[in-house]
Amino acid sequence: MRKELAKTYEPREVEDRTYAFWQKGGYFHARVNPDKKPYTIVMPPPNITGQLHMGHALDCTLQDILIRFRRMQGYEALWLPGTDHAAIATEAKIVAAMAEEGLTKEDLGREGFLKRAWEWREKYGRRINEQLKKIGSSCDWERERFTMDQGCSKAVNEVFVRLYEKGLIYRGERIINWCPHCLTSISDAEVEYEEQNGHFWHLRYPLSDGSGAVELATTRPETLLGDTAVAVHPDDERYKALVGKTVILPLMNREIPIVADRYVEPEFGTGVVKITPAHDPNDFEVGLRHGLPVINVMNEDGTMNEQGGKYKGLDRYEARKQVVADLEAGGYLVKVEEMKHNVGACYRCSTTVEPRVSTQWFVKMEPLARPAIDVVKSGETKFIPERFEKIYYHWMENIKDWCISRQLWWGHRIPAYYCDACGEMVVSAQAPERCPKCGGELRQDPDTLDTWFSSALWPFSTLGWPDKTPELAYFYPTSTLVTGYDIIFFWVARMIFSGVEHMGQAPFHTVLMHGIVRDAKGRKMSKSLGNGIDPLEEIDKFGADALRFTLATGNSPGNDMRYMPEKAEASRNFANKLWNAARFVLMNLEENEQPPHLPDRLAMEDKWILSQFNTLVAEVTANLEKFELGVAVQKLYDFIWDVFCDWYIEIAKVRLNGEDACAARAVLVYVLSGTLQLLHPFMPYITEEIWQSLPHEGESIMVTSWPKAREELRFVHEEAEFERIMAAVKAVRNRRSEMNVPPSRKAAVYIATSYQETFGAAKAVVERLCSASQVEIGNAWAVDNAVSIVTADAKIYIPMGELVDLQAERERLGKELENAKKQLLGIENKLQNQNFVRKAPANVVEDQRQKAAKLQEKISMIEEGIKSLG
RNA sequence: GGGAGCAUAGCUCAGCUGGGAGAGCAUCUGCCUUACAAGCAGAGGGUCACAGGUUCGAGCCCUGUUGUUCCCACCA
Repeated sequence: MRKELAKTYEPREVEDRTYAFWQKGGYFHARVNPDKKPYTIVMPPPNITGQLHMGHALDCTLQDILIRFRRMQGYEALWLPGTDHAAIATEAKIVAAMAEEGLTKEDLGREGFLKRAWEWREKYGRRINEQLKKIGSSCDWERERFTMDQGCSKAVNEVFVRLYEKGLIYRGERIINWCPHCLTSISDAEVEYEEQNGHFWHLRYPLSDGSGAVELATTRPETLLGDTAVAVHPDDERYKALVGKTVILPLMNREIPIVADRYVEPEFGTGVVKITPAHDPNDFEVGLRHGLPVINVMNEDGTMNEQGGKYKGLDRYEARKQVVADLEAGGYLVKVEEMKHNVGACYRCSTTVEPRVSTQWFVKMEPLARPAIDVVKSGETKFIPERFEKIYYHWMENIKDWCISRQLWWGHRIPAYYCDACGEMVVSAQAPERCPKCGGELRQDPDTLDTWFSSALWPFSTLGWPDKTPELAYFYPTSTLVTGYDIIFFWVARMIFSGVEHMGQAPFHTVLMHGIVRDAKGRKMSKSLGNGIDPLEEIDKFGADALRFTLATGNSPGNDMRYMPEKAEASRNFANKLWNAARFVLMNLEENEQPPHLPDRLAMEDKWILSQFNTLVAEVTANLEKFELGVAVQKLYDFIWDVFCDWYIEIAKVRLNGEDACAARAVLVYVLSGTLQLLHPFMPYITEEIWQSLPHEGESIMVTSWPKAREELRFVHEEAEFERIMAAVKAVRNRRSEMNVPPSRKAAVYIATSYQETFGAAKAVVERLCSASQVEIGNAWAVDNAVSIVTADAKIYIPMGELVDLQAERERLGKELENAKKQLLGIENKLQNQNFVRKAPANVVEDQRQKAAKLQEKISMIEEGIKSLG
């Protein structure tokens, strides 16, 4: 028994119930099925730091559209969900939460801290899942994963050990980026550079032999405390004689050498550079080349240490002030310049990073990058849009080793074990009992891995790797990765080289990139600005379908978009429009209406809409296959609103009272059902709700098979014929509107046309759509006091009695005549152009000829009309 | 310093492989026409940033210019 639909669509009443229905039906679950082709998407795992934002909503919407589409197309569609432990971000949040209680990490100890972290994970992980469900995500919850679950952790250890044994992971003392706030190393990719106004302090370092001084400049004077040399360019004539001499380091009274190194740009500044190997990456390299000592003057938190002499204990910026003051007092400060320079900041907490020498673990990138470049070059993996491939290549080709160790507790602990007794180091997936060399106690490396180390394995660790599971064999490589361009380096690139290295195949065929969702003013949504819009609030206001529709519409791959509530409102209106169209169809169905079988005898307008729908099927399918989701959804919108509702339903109102109401009903249901199917990936809830109330076969719209374009439903002729009717109707409406004639005021319509059969067949339709009291069709009419309207196929008269202003009518027709002549002239010019006729494709030329003929006809009709006005 | 994107109606944006530009919102006019006023029927509004070029034909391809956003590099 079908139920009545409410007058307006109420998403809140439908959504949760429908989602539960789907889950109960098990439609989201994908299994290894040799009879079907797999289509796989692994969800970019949201961080468990908090809640989903608009960017996630976009990401999920796009993925769900693709998954639902492919599922209906007959693929075994797996959308694998999960969450990311987000090491540094989550740890920072937990530490902050603890601080509110007056607790520190040390108070709790490692174990106590991890206990809290897991509790956090439980709480927020669940919340994120709830949010994903609200959006309508049809992911396979039975396969949900977490980057730190047992399986993923096993994969992490396995990868670490394999890379280590291949020599692709090593431990060493290097200069790395250090965040003095998060108290951990971070990778190059995690540093964000920002231009800041700073100072350029020019200093004088006296020569030890008292023969003078060298002038140099620095933006970070406090690092002077760790200087171990001064460098000049070897070919710099100004300083050649000084190389090999020494200078006295101001404030520290340390004698340091002047070295020659090609790193120095003679043109920049004074051509002399202070060298601080412990606190600058370039200086570190210089130091290596010249065997300079490395003096670390800072603590982990950015305060000066005992090497900093009297500045010990001062924060780096406080120390800077003091150092400058002391330099000035000592006569070492020559001048201070204003300078703009780029300062690196931690991408999580925005604290200015400090380059710092320390012992860390690294992945040797060059051997991994090369094959990862190849899989994109060969087309095994494609980026959409393509331009992101260039960005990818550039990064991969200039890649430096990846610092993967973090001085954090929340994350995968590095599987390296040290023997304090003999100094042995063991790297092993399973913790060894004792030192294999001396039998001594082993101590595991206290550090954890970069959070991206585990996410890099996501496409295969989630499918069971390193075990050879049937899932892995069936679903890997995955089909499409949907993600934002902002994490190409962090994630996409790393997944690619990991997949190639460990699986021998790139992890996905296609990378569909989307942009950032910005606010109405085009600003990035952020906490600090307070301009974030919560997708759940929008769902509450407009419904999940409306939100999804908004995010899918007008969004093209790789481009940012703005979110405006007005857009969601328009989407909500669209949902309601569809809802009401369905109500109309339903109220006209028979009690026991069966799923439609299109009758053999179809009216012109039936064939017209069926043919239009057929084209829609073909185009939407093609667009979805080409990842043109925004284009596809726009076409659906246009068809439903402008074609189905505005025309066919209006036509049906006439037909449903007639003898062939049965055919009209069949067409209504056929087209509506099919359209619902096409729209389902975009608006899953409302389409399901309506589909259930229509005559249907099957349990759920989401497991019906995707409509196919059918050759027998292509009616090119009828489409063209009905276009004539539409043009006439539009012209009449236009005229009536111009004259402010309300629909309630009916008037007769006389149509003179050579397409009498066509117009005759649509007589009742024309009558209704034109608010006509009667419609007469013939070869020619002589109607007094009538407004005349000319289309390409017909000349129409509407007797309007007193409403007709002859003078105005003449003027209007004159204008129209002029217009038509102008158009005709343009086309004729073109047709007289021999180059055009010769070189343009035949169909284009023919098209123009036909247009010219039509215009010719129209012109003579208008002229006739003017004549008849006297 | 290198690279990329964007520049289309008042606003926000579509426009697929080149054949005389579209949508939503906003504005204006007239309508409660029994699916829908979250609606219906109409209207106005665009030298598609600028200058060249290729082509029979350019919003679309090429070159340059301007504006704007972003990414990478990081000469202290």
